[in-house]
Amino acid sequence: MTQQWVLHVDLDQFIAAVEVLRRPELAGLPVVVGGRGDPTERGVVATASYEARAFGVGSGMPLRIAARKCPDAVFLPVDHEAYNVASDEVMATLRGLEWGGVPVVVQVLGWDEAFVGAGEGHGDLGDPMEQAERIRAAVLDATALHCSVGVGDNKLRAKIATDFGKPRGVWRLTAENWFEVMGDRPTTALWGIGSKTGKKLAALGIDTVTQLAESDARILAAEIGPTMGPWYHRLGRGVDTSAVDASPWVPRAHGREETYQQDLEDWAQVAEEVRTLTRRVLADIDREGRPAARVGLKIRFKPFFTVSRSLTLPAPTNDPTTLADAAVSLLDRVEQDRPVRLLGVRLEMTPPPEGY
DNA sequence: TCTGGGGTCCTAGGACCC
DNA sequence: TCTGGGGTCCTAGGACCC
Repeated sequence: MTQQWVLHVDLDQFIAAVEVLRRPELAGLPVVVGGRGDPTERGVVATASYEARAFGVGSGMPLRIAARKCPDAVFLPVDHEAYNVASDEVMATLRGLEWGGVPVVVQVLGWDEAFVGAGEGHGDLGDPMEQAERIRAAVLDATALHCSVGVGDNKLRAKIATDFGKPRGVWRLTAENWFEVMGDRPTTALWGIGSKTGKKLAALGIDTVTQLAESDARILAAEIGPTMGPWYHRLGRGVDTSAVDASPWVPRAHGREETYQQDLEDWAQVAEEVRTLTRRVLADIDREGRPAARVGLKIRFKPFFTVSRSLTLPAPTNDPTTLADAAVSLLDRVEQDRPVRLLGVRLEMTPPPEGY
């Protein structure tokens, strides 16, 4: 059987790069994109250019902290539409590629990421590192955007490999060099293990990828769960049997969240904001053409504390009044004794019809 | 002057039914 | 004196990712 290869393509500092493309005078400057582009407001960094990262600015950081670390940075608002357009160009470029003489299979992961696999009935694939370089050249040629490519013998290894290739590079991670590269790294270096699970594993005496791989899967299942335990054990060994799947993504839910510049103290106003957010989510739901089956509410209080409430509707609907009333009714299940800092409304949609 | 906004998936526990 | 057992649905919350 021929070796199966998976490539993972990840655009370098995608959002910042798109902004620099349309404002060439920003090239080489520290650029921070986030919120409404005003670093005195509540909001966080979506992407920082490499020049800004050198000052310690990173994704997820509050804009105010970023401004403190890099006062001379250029702060820009998030422009979803521009990133959608650029992303579509990148993905179209990838879909137009061939590998082994047949069109590739592309699985989009987000604005700036995709897996690329060999198509059905492919011939001789040749060197995957050369294919990775062809991808980098094709994306740069079509969009003027740089990317990095991970080469792996499965999706998990390809995905992890990409970070080692950044920026503007290619890296290969397979069963052969898995433990050499990953073995001594912390479990949180794995895709799917964050800080909480890392701590849970550490409490079981598992700190490194090798230790996770050599752990007892039955103990993990008993301690962490029948699904997640064995899955983490597979992560430790770099095992992933899932296929690159090009089928179109069908959203399960849509939501809107808003962080208020001033905390909301008046609960009549909170109810009004819930109605406004519900209307905004409905615009997305209507585009999907499927009714909502569940309604959820997320509230972040000040100080930092989050509650969520949800309900299943008696019958799926996309009637604006019914959905807004349902969302507001969830407020009755919340203790209304503190100021609200963030509100979120989420509508879960009915499953797509068979054969979608 | 802390901590976005869009999602996905999993789990635990209670209600309810047969 | 002893309170089954299996299954599904619902809700709240946790964890993770980009």
